[in-house]
Amino acid sequence: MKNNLDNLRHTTSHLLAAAVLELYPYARITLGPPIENGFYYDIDFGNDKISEEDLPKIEKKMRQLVKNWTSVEGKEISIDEAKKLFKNNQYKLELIEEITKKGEKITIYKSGNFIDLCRGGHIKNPSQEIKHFKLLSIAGAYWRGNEKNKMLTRIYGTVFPTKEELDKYLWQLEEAKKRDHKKIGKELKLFILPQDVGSGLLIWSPYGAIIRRKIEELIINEQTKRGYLHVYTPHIGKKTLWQTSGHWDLYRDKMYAPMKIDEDEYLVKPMNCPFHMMVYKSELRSYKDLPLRIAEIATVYRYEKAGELSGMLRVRHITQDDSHIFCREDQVVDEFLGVFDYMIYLLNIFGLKDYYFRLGLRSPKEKYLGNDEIWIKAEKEIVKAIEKKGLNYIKSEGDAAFYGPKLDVIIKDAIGRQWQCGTIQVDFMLPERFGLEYIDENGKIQRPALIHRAPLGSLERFVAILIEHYAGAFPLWLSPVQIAILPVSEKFVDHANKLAEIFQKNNLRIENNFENETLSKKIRSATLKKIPYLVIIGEKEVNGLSLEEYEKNGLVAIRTREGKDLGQININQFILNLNRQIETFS
RNA sequence: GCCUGGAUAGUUUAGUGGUAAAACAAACCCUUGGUAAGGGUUAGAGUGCGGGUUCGAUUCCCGCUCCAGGCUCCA
Repeated sequence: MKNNLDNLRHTTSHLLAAAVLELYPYARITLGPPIENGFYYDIDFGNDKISEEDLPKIEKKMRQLVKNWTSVEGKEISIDEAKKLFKNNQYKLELIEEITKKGEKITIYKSGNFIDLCRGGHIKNPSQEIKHFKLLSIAGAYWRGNEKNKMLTRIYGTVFPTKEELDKYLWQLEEAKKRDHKKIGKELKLFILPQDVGSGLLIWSPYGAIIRRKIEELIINEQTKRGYLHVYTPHIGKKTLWQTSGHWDLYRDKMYAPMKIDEDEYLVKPMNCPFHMMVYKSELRSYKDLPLRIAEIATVYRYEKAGELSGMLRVRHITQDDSHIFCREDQVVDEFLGVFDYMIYLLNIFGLKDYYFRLGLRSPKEKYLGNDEIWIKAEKEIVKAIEKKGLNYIKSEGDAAFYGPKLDVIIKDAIGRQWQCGTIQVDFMLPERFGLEYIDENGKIQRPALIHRAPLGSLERFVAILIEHYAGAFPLWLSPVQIAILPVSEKFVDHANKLAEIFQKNNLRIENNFENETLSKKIRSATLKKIPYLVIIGEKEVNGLSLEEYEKNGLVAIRTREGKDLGQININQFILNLNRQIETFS
């Protein structure tokens, strides 16, 4: 089934290329594969500029051409024939060279008057099958994805067997845009990215800051239960720290330029590791101290490429839920699994389901640091743990860091883009570079192993994912405002104020809406702000009670942001219910 | 960084080579209303920044800044 869809998309990409060649005879077509939600074709238009305004024209040509595409015929040809056929297209010639080198056969596929170098995988009768397609967007793409190569024009499109499926997909795209964290972030006043501050630098607005603080509290509480020790470290430090760690040599182009202070060069910290190494080194460590788990919610600064910045998902300051676990080699596996369990625990709290793990394994060819036995055991135990929980994962051979295996969590955003969030990395290198030691039970000096881990990754990215995941309707414990108090008329303002006082005494976050507006309007406004509970107070609730009497035994009428009328309930009972809900993160 | 597109009141948008229009939000007034928009009044931008063309530019041109999507899916 999936193959049929891929074939349909693949053939449609040929049709796109054919239409482009009709309209722009001098264009050079390159590659056009099917992809997850459609297809694309990369084309060199020479000096012609193509924009989205040209898409309808190309689409129209495609509809014309497809009428004569009654078949897709493939055949094998010789290298010489191929070179002759594509003599004007240096990209195809390059591909022919590559195919020849690999010793594979060269095949071409023909429909109507269009012939393309192609490995195959097509539908039988395009004129019948290609009906419901749409060109979606234009983008730049480097030839072979390498920025040293020429920038080609990529045209994205999609195609489905039926109109219903196409319409549904386009509708989903529209729906996804409504969940965009940039849009919701602005509407709900969660964060800002002021131009005056600088590219990729965001400010958490008061409401966004509440969400972040609640997550930070969760992290600190949970980590404390799990034996982590929390520290605070500076935002800048001597450059030599990162020279020692090796980061300077590898990632200096991602670091903010050094600044000279007195006689030394300092960096804005791009990672916390060296500071936590200092904590370890500040005392003589015994095997009894291990594992030592040093943790910090800390912001690091990285100079990401300007074109890659994207709202809150990719910024230039990253607040990590970071920790470095120093342990004996024989504790590595248990510690790794402990972190893994904690990571799953957190993801479950947020109800995230659409994620998978990417396990970076060693490739047999490369050389790695550390003890082989530990490596292999760690890899095996992790796979066992993931499979036991029935979670999705991919093994990615050769993707291990040279200093140890790693496990990343990949989560999708509203429009299906994948983002790396949490990570666990085993490291046999830094302890050596920083000369970390401990005294074992025999009084001998030993080197500890190290695990770097950030279960959520960065709070900026994670909260962006959450905004899209909840579409702004955060669960009660995270909601910036938990209760909107809506008096039916100004006559009930005193009682509404009393209510506000009661809720605040109980640590509930409220908004007291005394606007001179109708109740309906206030309900609408609170609902749009995605406030979980709307508390309505009027004659029926006040019922002639004095403020004191009302506090003791009053009623409130509750409506949810989903529009459900929950009727009247005693104030104290309501607070009890809310607290129960908050405790269970629901 | 590179490709394409974009930047107009707090927000979302309209618009024109002759010094900007609307909705929502805001403030005030009337209304005192029971589960998704009651009515009215007022204020609010000189059109991202810099330069050029022009009698005149928000509109055309150039540069810059910032934003969005893309630059991994292999003939």
